[in-house]
Amino acid sequence: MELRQLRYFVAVATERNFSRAAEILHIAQPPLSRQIQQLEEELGVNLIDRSKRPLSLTEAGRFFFDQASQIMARLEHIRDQTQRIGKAQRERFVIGCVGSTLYGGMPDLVRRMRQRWPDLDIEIREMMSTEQVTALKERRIDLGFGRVRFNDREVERLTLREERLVVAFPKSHAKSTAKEPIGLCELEGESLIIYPSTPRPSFADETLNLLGEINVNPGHVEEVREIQTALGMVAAGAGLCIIPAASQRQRPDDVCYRMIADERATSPIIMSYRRNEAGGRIELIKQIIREMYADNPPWLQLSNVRLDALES
Amino acid sequence: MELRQLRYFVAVATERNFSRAAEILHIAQPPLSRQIQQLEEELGVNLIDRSKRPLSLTEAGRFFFDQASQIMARLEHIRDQTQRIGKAQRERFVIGCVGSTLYGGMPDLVRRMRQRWPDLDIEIREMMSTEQVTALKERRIDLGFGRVRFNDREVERLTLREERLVVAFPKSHAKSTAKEPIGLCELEGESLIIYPSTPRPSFADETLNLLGEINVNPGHVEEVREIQTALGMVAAGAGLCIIPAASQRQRPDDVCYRMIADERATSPIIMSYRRNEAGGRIELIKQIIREMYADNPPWLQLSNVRLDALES
DNA sequence: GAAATCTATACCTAGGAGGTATAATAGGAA
DNA sequence: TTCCTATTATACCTCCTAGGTATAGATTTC
Repeated sequence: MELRQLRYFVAVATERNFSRAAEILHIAQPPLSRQIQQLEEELGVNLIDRSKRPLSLTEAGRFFFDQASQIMARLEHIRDQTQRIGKAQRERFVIGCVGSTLYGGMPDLVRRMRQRWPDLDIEIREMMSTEQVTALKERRIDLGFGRVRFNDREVERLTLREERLVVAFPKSHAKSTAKEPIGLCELEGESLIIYPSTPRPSFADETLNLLGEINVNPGHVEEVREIQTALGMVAAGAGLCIIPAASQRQRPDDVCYRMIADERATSPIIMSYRRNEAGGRIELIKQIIREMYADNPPWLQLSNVRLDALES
Repeated sequence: MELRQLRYFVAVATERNFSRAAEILHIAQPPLSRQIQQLEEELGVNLIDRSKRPLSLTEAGRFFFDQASQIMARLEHIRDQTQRIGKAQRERFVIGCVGSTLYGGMPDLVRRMRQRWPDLDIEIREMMSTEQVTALKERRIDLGFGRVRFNDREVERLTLREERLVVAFPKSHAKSTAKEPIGLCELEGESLIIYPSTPRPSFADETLNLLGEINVNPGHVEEVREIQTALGMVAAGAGLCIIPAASQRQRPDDVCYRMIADERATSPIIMSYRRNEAGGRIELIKQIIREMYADNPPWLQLSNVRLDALES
């Protein structure tokens, strides 16, 4: 698959006419036909229905067209951005984090970092905990905030706090109205929705481990890709879902939340970074986080803080 | 820019060594060097700092590496998906919608559509109102739900309802505690945050028009890309923001909402589709929407319904 | 400072992208 | 149907350029 083929296919799909597309691309029509043929051959799928005029796209072609257009627009953007960064020569600092931290301390941390280092371009990129390890090693990010423990020689990790977990109930559920914390054993036999489905290991596995350790068997278990989908399914009555406490700010209208009684039912917030990193900005960031925790912000309410980890 | 160059650059960036990368790519080292040089030349930016070993990436290179890796992974995914769709030969129906409709009737509509047409693959794609027009014409989507009125010969549009607007206040704001609706004139001189910044025209312009028509001048006006950012800035005390009523389910903890008193302060929900579309699924979808509105669901509470539009 | 390791330059070869001419096919008019 | 037009596919040729080899130049290490 070559970019040229994407470019050509988008032109043909837009024009629904090989000859006109060839004109626009400033090439002759036969090479254009051949490139499209090669693309279809490589994919093993017909993208264009040539049996009648004007041409139409097959379902696969329609999908490919949509995606190819997006890719091309994105590449255009990447080129511009790269040039801009190359010219500006400003230092960049990229933070990778799981979505739930955006409901916690992330926004404030970034705000404080921007204040401290006005000349630093700080970027946030949402990614799963496991992705953060490779992203750190490949230097795509400089700092990660995740929820899954892992070990890697090149990456140092630090548990900042343990966040309490809550159960999400559909409004219609019998147990949804009670206000007091719920025992994990009450989940026996309930349909459960877990996330994310990929990549493993993930928070989905932590959820299953949590129940497995105390021998509670949920009924039907369904895996979905992300928390939004999971809560949507809870709202639709498809089952219950266990999430970190801070995430219960989502969908307050159609989902009820109850804290889990067991104090050990927690999920950690883990900060990770490259070992032996030059520059030493990491130590200063730890200092900033210590200050933040000392202010006792609202998102910290439902956590067992482990500030000791920062005292190194 | 060619895909080959991205592939090569990712290999070099990962290995931090041209010779080893060349081995992995099964090519000789000199052609690899040349391809990277050409890439850098086209971008007009140095991506790799060659002045010392082991090689390191420049800031621009680091950014490009990150993006290029993502593009390649995405292309892989697109190839698989295209093949899967090509083999399955199932019909697809793609809906484009602005984010706020996901807090309204969209989820239920899709649920009902899946029920009605079990063999149809229904997909949802978030996109701005203006993007929907070109996406419809290029057949990337089959149905759009947006908020901005536009005219296009090939696209038919239908206003489903007019949703009331609310003002988002930071918790600290003097006017945030009152429960009764607020008059638009009270916004005189207040800092305002509007969204989305691109593409124009958008809800951001509607907001400004609304105030302009009654001669109310906000103080400082800031444009941000999306509603999440806008509400984040409201929470941080940077100003007020006008949003559709259904979106006030977001961030209930750190943002206060007050309905706007003026009954004409509304934003429409507009359904759009290709004129003269064969298949006639659109008429059946209108029927489904009529049924949904008849059930008077919670997200409909704050709207002036215009069911008459559906009676055609 | 010499050896080792690695990248850049010079030059050559061949695979394939693009061009031209033309055959095959679809769609419309009589 | 049959002819005519518009459009795409096939055959074949040319030439650009990606990739190969040899080697010079640069950087690191001992």
